[in-house]
Amino acid sequence: MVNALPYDEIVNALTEIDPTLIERRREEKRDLPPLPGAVEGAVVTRLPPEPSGFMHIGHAMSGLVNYLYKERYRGELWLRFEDTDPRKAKLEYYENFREGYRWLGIEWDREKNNSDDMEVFYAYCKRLLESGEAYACSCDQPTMRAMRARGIPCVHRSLDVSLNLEVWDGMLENRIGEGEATIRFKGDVSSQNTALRDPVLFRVIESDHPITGDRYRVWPTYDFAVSVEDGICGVTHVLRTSEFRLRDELQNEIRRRLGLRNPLFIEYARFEFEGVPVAKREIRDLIERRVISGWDDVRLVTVSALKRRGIRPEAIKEFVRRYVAFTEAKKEFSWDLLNAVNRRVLDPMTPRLFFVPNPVTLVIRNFEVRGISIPLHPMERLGERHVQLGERFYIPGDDASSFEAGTKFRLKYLCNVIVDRIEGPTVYGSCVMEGPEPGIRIVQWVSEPNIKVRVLIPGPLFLKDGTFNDQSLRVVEGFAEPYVANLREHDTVQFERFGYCTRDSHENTFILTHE
RNA sequence: GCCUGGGUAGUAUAGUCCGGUCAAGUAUACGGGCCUCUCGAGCCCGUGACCCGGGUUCAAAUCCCGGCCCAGGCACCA
Repeated sequence: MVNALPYDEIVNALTEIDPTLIERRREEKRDLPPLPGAVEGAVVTRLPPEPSGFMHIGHAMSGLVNYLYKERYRGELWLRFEDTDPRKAKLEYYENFREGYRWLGIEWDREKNNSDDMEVFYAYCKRLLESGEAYACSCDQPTMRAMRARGIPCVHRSLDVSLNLEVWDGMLENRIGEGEATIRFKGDVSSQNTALRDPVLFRVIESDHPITGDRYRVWPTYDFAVSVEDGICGVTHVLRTSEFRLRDELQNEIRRRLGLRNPLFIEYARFEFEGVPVAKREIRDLIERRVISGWDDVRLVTVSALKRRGIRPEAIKEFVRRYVAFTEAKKEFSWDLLNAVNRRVLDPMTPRLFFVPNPVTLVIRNFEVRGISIPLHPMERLGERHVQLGERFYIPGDDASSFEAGTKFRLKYLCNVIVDRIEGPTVYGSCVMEGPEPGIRIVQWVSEPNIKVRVLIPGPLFLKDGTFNDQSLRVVEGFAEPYVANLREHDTVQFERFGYCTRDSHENTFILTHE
């Protein structure tokens, strides 16, 4: 009774009874915590994707975090492609990220590629070489690795500046080939932090780059490129996952020597989802073994897969606000959380339609109505659809299996039906033109004409114990009302008593978004 | 193996810096109820957690020590 009152009245009534109750009940509006050291109008964040694979939900969430903060503090956001490994960067991935960010509603203010700034990197490198803070090294890879592991310097470390510059020029002028020399940072060879043990800053890679082609062969490594770029872009806050933790010190030191300003780092554990691999390598392997269909397989959490599945960008944004925290504890989100947020987004804007899974034929003896109009949504004004009624009806097999002669049930919005008899797979009944009775089972139905559709039901690819889930993609077939022909790819509807479903690229295929 | 970080209900978290107001809050999930011509939404009620062991203290989720477990790093990848 009380619940039937408008919300305001409930609040008023409760306030009279006990004002503290309201305070306790009020839902905490969770949002991202304030950014340390943030100054209104002076926050600069960045999106630093490596264009070497498809964008997934981890990129999406990290991207949203950077975007949301720049919005909150009215700052600036960079989109900067970290493309300094020409062997890994591929043109198609640049656009895949741009598209993904756009789809999420992320607006960036400036864009560049690290590969645009090669001359800048070279200039900064020369400065380090001249001041003796970097040196040319011709150790082969295994040797360097072993010495770094043991924390001992190599002979090249103490060579003359002029010699270093000579090698550097040799690298730039193609006289030194791949693997023959590198430029190393003069750090601290015996530091506990292995990143500081004279890491490589530049190496020769004889491979074309998707953007610069064969113009450059001396490429900066990640640490150098990112340090310089974050410095010259004026980045104030670096929000990234914690695999970079041990590099903070190195990157700050590089910038310090170059006279560039250091940002503040906020690092957090990767965003993972239960039962779904995120590692490119693992996904590629599943694709090659034909376990999944591709990068947009609906069981995956790539942005294209989420889109296919019917996860709305607004939902991902809200999800980030509500559930992301910058803890370094391992996190593995459950689909329940994302689904719940997505459902709230979908609910008011999603048409309700009838889909009958595993249909059973229903023949009604005394039925004469030839058509009916049904609202597309129970509360919202989404309009209505007209449904033609033919000779036969179809109802879900699950419902029919519990019927027997004499059972009374209701065809939603239409009429009540009393089962006369069941013959094999067909139910025969008589209709009673009356309204719904309390407690009666209400069943969705489809008549003729109708459209045969199949619904893919994605589940976790891997079970808790790590084994492959052979039920990870189930298929349900049935009949849907003709209205589904109006739907386009990525349109989501709610099939009543079944779940929210999103139309896939093929017109008769839907994907179960969630219940 | 060596270095870093972590461990609050099934999940994600608040609280931990500055010990008491925390017999631990929120969301989701789950159970029950109300409402509804959906098994959806909404509303109400309920179940459910401070990794373990010591110590300090009048008092510890919060501080100290030890253990266990988890994640990340240890590339001429990012």
